[in-house]
Amino acid sequence: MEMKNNNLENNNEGMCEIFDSHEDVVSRVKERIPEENEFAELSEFFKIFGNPTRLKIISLLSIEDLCVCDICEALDLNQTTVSNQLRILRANNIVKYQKEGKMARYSLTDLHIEMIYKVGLEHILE
Amino acid sequence: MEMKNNNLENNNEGMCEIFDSHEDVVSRVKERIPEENEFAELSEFFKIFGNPTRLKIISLLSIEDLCVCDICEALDLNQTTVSNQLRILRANNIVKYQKEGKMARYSLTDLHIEMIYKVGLEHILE
DNA sequence: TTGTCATGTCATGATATTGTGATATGTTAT
DNA sequence: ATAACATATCACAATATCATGACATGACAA
Repeated sequence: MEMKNNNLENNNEGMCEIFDSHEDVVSRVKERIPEENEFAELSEFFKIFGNPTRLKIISLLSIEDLCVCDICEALDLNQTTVSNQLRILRANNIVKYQKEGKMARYSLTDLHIEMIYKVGLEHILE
Repeated sequence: MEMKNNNLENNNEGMCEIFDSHEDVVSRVKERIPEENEFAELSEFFKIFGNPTRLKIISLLSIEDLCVCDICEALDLNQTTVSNQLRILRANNIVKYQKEGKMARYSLTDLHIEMIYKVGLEHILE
């Protein structure tokens, strides 16, 4: 089956000697990581950045606030696609909007979003 | 290709008056966003952060370098799962590793990774 | 009211991703 | 060589995600 950690005590001298003993390392790092549900929430958040259409929208909105029709035009995408992605972005607290007559003017929620986008871009460009 | 803004010219006075005319806004932002292939690459990169298992691994490695078996144990995951996710993380330049005997010691590629992880965590916790 | 425009929601088929069992590779000790 | 161990790869079923067509809503003008 899989490796049962209870018998690690017998043979840990032979394993990963570059580190401390397994139990030490494992228990040390385990108590320093976030809770299960925070990882779930965080992965949902990052998932949003994992789609080129949404990234393009984020990129546009990092330049200036825009209404839906301008986003469609700038990206050459149909309205349904943009509207759906905006709904996802809204639901995940990545963009906010302001109704102005029949228009909706979208903008990024806060600077975290722009920061993450820009650090990511920097990373892939180096 | 060049947008069908031809019929926008007729009626743009009624639209988005809060902004400049549509053509102006659209052409202005269009020339300031990255190329198509960069969005593709960037979304692939961010996709990696969109999975709780991979985030947990990133979280662990932001504390200290670890071998595969310690990651399995700390996260209570089977070895195949961890190994698969490490392969994806490697392929996307998010972790690197060093073979030491039969062990593989993994670490984060650079500070961008830690930065993105931490800004994201900050964002969801506020 | 009727029509038109800007936007939002729902349903769906195509495609991608996930975790995992089975299996393979490579290392070290005996 | 054989065994035990650490890690990697392959294949696949379950699940999730994507773009889009069809339809709904809500604003404004005639």
